[in-house]
Amino acid sequence: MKESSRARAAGAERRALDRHRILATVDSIPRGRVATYGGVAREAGMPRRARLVGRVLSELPAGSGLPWHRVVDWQGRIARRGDPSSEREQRRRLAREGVRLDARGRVDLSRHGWPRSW
DNA sequence: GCAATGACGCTCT
DNA sequence: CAGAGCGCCATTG
Repeated sequence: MKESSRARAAGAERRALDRHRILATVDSIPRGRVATYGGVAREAGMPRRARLVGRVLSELPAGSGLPWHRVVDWQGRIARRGDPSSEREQRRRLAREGVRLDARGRVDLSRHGWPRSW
């Protein structure tokens, strides 16, 4: 019998749940703060899945209302992606809430980082 | 099934 | 302190 179809469906459901938890975590990042991809993954209960967070955000539809711009890489830099205009948009949104990038294009995580490490 | 790829993380030079 | 290198995870061809 087709156990593969059931397994496939279960897998899809699990992925949808993971995606939901990631988005919920991103939505909980306070205004004026930024989280790392790995940090979001960890907060969502799935450590070492930073790349999954990046994938989910890359597939995020426009106008989702989620603060996707508050997610940067572990060094506080805006992650490189296919569309540079998206990177500029992120920088713009962060600036609007008081988060500036230094000369090297990095956010001061010790000041704006979330969640609090100390 | 293996290799390539990507909004990543971390260490070593 | 910037780069290169390697690890990690999931998807795609």
